[in-house]
Amino acid sequence: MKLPWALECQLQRDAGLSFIEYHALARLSEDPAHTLRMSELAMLTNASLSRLSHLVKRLESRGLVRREVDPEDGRFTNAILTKAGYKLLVASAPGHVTRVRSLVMDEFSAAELRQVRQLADRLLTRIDASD
Amino acid sequence: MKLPWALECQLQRDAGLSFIEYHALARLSEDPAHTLRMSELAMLTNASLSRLSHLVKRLESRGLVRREVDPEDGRFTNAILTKAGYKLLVASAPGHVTRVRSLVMDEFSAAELRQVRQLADRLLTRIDASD
DNA sequence: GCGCGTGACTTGACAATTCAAGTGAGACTC
DNA sequence: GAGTCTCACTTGAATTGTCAAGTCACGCGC
Repeated sequence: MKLPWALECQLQRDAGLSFIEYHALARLSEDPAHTLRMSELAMLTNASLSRLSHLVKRLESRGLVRREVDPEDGRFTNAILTKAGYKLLVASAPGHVTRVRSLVMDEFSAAELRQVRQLADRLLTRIDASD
Repeated sequence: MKLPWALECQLQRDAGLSFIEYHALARLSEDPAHTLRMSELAMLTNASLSRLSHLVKRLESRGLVRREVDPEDGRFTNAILTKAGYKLLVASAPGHVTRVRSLVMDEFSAAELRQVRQLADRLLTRIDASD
């Protein structure tokens, strides 16, 4: 409960972004076209479609993202990272990464990190299987 | 991110309580007098005082908790678990415990659980130290 | 015993989230 | 080709959380 909160604080203070906003931008930036379907982005950020819709609307009003109906199939909506959104992400990523390092990576050895990851993966698998 | 959410769902569905509401009731029930200061309860539930104040007001309006000014010192407010609150907690605890077991405890061996705990403690210590 | 500061809440306005309906595009059926 | 289904969102209202003031009780110095 405390780790996400600690990261929230850092991001809010230094970049004016919430954790989920940051990750939405980050996920978009990882796509070659800086573009993802709303539903896919919702999956990737663990958000409901409704939550993402509101969130993207806010990001859009701040000029960080824009939306376009998929020209191939009018049922889909694409969220697209704008230049400004990309710039903000690039500007705020180092601070965020530093914070993650200092809170998590630096505490554990490489072997311990592998352990953490393995344990967490098992937990995640179990949770996902339990719906 | 997913574990708290999975627990939320179970509690909301089976007991009509959010995770934090459940834990507030649980913490109160652990005290011999079923009573805690607002500030102490806020600490124990990792909530801000403001959040707890709103939350307890809602619980109070549902008759699960009541508030009394500390007779010893008028600056403190005590939150007190009511009979109804205790009954609800007792009724919903087994389902919650079962869920926690099936998602977490059952996945890991005793030795692994000790490891998880040790790793998590180190993480928590580091986070708490970083304010 | 009168101000003054501090600490423990409480409150109200605002922002974010959820929930339940609504919309609208394509697929499928006949 | 008209009707129906499903899926991918979108929207609006109600709930919940946060932030910035406010309130109110006690302790302390003078």
